[in-house]
Amino acid sequence: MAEDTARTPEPAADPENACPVSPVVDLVFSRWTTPILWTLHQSGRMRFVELERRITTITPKVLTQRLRQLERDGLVTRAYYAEVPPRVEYEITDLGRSLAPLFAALSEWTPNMDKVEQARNSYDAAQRSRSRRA
Amino acid sequence: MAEDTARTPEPAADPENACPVSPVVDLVFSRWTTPILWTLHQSGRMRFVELERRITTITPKVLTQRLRQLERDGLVTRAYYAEVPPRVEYEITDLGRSLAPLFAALSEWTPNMDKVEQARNSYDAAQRSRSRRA
DNA sequence: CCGCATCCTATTCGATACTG
DNA sequence: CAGTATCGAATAGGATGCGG
Repeated sequence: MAEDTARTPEPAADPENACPVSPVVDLVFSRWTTPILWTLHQSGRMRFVELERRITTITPKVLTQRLRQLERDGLVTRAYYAEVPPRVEYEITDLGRSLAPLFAALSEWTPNMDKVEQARNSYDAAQRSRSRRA
Repeated sequence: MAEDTARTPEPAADPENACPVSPVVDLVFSRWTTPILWTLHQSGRMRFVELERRITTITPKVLTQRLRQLERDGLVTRAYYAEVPPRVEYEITDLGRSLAPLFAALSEWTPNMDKVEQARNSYDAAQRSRSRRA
């Protein structure tokens, strides 16, 4: 049996009690899924190597894992062509495309990262001066 | 020194090349941050124990870690009152509140979890029949 | 080309016990 | 009450090598 299945982590329905959107978060924002969905959403149908090239730092193993998971969750489809050499193409599904408003909201918030950066600098500066006093 | 700092993981700016929203994802959707922000957003200013009670399965250690991180990122504020017993209150900032549209988009997508559930069942069923054939 | 298997490491998380 | 310190367990992720 494989080391990892295609299953999403399933945090035992834990944080759900305080936060009804946690299942969606686990689905869409577990590690690497966002870049994958984003790329397939922007650039359309694409083969394995192409995805690998675009998401430069991902390893093939992890890319396979995430793609299987996304396939199981119905967010992408996998098409296998038994040619030589073999070809596999991935494409985002309608369900995956329905995440577009979510991604748009995400995009619209990115300018605020500047403020986050400022907040971090302030916080770190305050921490440093506190260390000196201690 | 503490085991963990308040810093966000910083995935070496990795998936960013293929996906400009990755920094925001790391900020808002790292583990436990969504339930915390959600709770503070819904129910307002709140003390430590109260948060602990609402997010039932989180441990105080991890809750502290995440709150420090969110404070550093400028998404929540921490107010300490040197009384006996001591009191600490956390509150979401304006920057944190500006995430509201994002959370709304998330909420609106939750009905689609049914389709995800169906997709998983189909996938698992197909897997099982494939196993039998092998 | 695609991707699975195996081994191994690093990070993270939880459990527990203890302070101001 | 609001944390911190320390330890141990689980898990994700990387490296490498092989197979269809």
